Amino acid sequence: MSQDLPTTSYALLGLLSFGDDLSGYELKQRADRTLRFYWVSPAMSQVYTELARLTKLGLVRAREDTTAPTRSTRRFQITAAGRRDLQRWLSSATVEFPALKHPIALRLLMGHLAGPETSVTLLEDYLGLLAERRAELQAVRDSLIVDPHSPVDRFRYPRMVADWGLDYYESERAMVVELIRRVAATDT
Amino acid sequence: MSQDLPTTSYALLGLLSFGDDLSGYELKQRADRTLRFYWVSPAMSQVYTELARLTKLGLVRAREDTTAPTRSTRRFQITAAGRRDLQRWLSSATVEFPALKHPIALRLLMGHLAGPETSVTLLEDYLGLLAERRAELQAVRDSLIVDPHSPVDRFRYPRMVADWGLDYYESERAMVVELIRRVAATDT
DNA sequence: TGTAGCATGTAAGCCGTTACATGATTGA
DNA sequence: TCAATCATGTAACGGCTTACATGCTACA
Repeated sequence: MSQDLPTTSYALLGLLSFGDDLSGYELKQRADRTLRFYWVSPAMSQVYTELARLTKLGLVRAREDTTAPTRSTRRFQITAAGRRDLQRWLSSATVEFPALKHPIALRLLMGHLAGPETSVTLLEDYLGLLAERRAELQAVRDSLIVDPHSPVDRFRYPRMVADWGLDYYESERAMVVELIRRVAATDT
Repeated sequence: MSQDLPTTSYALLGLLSFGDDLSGYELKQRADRTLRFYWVSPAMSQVYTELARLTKLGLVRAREDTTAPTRSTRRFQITAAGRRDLQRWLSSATVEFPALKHPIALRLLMGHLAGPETSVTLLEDYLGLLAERRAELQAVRDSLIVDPHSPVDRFRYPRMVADWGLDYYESERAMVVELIRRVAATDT
C-alpha cells in the first residue's frame, strides 16, 4: 500500500532482493559495500528506522532469531509485496539526473582566492583520496564473482555498476592530472 | 566570527567573490548557472536565508537600492571579512570525497528485477538527459570568455571547473553506451 | 578483564526543501 | 490587461545525521 517512499527505502529494499535475509547490522554492512559508491550509506539508526517502516508496510518480514536470550537478532527478508513494489518503482519512477556534491570542484572554482599553489595541493590531495576509493571499490568488484550455487548469475548487475564506478574514478584521475597541469601553468 | 558554516554558505559567498554585487534573485541565477553542476542549486528561499545569515555575520553587506518605493532590490557584496573567511575556509577545511547520488546506477543494480529490456531503456533515457545537460554546461562554458575589462582573468578557474564537468559528461556517455551493450548481451 | 565487534533502538537537531504570501515592473 | 519575470521573505516539514542509551559475544 506504499505510495511513494524516499529513494533510500527502495535502495535498502533492493539490497534485500538478492535472496538472502539480513539483520539490520548486516544490511548496513552491505550498504557500505555497495550503495556507498553511488548513493549514500545510511546511518545505522536510519537502517533500523527504515526496516521498521518497511515492516509496517508489509514489504519486508522479520524472522525473530529466538536463540539469543535478551536482545535477539532480527533477520529481515523481502516479501512478495515488497518485490512487487520494487518492480513497480523500477519501471514507473521518472529518472532523475544524478546529483553530485563535489567539494573539490567547488574549491577549485574559487582558485582566484586560494592561489595556484593551494589549488594544486587540493587537487593532489584529491588524487590520493581517489586512489584509496578506487582500491576499495576494486576490492568489492573482485568479490562479486559468479555465484556457483545460483542458477542465474545474481551479481551480474552489481558487477556492471561496480565497473561503472571504477571507470568513473579512472576518468576523474586522468582529468585531475590534466587540471593540475593547467593550474600549475598559471603565471604568478 | 563565523566558526563553521554549512558548505552551501561558503559556496554562495564564493559566488559573490568575483567582484560584482548581486541581489538574492541574481545570486540564485548565478548558482543555477554554475553551482548546479557540481554542488546544489539552493532554493530561492534558502538563498535569502543564507544572505541574512551572512549579513548578520558581517561577511556580506547589503547596499539598499532606494530608487524603488516599496520592495526595494537589495544588492549584496562580499566584505573584507567575508573574503578573509573564505580564504581561511579554502585552506583549512579538510577535503571530503565527492558525494554522488546516482539514481540510474541504483536502478541498474536491481536489473535482475527489472529485466534487460527495462534496464536498456533506463540507460537510453539517461543518455538523453546526459546530452541535454552537456549542452547546458557547454553553453555556460562558452559564456566564460576572457574578460577584457579585468586585469586578471576572473573566469580562469570557473572555466577549468566547467571543462571538468564536460569531461565527466563525456566519460559517462561513453560508459553508458558500453553498459547498454553489456546489458543487451544478456540471454533471456 | 577489557575491548572490539555484533546488535538494536530513541531523541535532538541540521540542512535543505516545498508551500505559501506578497508585491513591482515590463512587454505582448 | 494580463502574464511573465523580477524580487523578498515566512512556515512547515522531510530526510537524514549525530549523540545518546543499552547489552551480548568472542577473543586476546
